[in-house]
Amino acid sequence: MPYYQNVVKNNTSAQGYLTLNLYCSPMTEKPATINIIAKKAGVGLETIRYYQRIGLIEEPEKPLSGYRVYGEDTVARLLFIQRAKELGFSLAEISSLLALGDGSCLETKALAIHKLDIIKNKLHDLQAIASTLEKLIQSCESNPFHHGCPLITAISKK
Amino acid sequence: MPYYQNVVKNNTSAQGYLTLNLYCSPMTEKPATINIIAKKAGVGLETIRYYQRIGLIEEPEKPLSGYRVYGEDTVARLLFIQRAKELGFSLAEISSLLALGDGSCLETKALAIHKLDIIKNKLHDLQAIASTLEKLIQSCESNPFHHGCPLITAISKK
DNA sequence: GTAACCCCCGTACCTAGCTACAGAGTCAAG
DNA sequence: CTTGACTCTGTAGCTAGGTACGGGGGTTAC
Repeated sequence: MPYYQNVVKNNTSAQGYLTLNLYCSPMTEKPATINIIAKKAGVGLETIRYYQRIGLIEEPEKPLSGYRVYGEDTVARLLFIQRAKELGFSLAEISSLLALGDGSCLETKALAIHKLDIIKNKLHDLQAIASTLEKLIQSCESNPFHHGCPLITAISKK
Repeated sequence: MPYYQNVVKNNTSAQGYLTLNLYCSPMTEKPATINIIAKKAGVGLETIRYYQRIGLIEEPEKPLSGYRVYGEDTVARLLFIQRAKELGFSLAEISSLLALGDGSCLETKALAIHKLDIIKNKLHDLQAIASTLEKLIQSCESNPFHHGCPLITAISKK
């Protein structure tokens, strides 16, 4: 018996096979094995195993003699990890960012404020680079033979 | 004979010993050896040598049987590299960013536009994380026992 | 002039973050 | 029930980006 793949469009949740359970459903349309979620998230499956080893993502229970099944939440988490990495966060930092969302607010509020501070600094620097690049591009348009545009000064001063 | 250190305040340029040459002077108050600029830039001197080896920063000419002398521009470049690294750029990417400022605009305009695009994406993601963190902190304030705040959804969707 | 630094060059080593592979087990289509 | 694609576990190897070190020499303070 085949799974009813793609029957429920734009929805990753389905309890049993065809139940429309948009919110809080722990099941996916089709038992998603590691390779399937790896492709969905655009990472290698060895990477997923690595993240499990270091505790960045949870390893689902292994059914006695069978393959592990993953939920959509794992895909979302993997996507988050990729984007956060591109923003210069280490896996350890990403782990603590994710813990902010998982844990009790009371115990992590101070940490969240601290993280926000770091992120605002990054935002500031990125904006400075972006506006310098914009000026650079504009000055190229007005004077295509211009030579030597200072990018460094945009963010190098503390 | 000692160098007139700190005689010229807030100014890193001095041609000869006491000449006030605020702009475009290639000399520093005191011959800045590798260790001095390493400290100024807050990096290890081994790091500077490494950057020289991979061509990220230029190695000054070695005076016959003497120590290399570095300019303030090297410090600025090093600071830029540090900040850009924190923003998730690899050394190769930083190298090409810096080349944008060094090279002819004509030949690098397209590259600049491309980089700007990448940076704007990063900006977007960072802003999403920042605003989610802000909401997280606010909801903690209104309900300190709240549990489980979704950070992932902020940026995980393409 | 000599002890205490500092620089140079080369090479070896280290951590983070994957990536590959071997060997054995599992699943499902035909 | 066989075959081929997939999974599991464990371990080894790889790249980027440094970091440490050792031997040889230069420089400076005393």
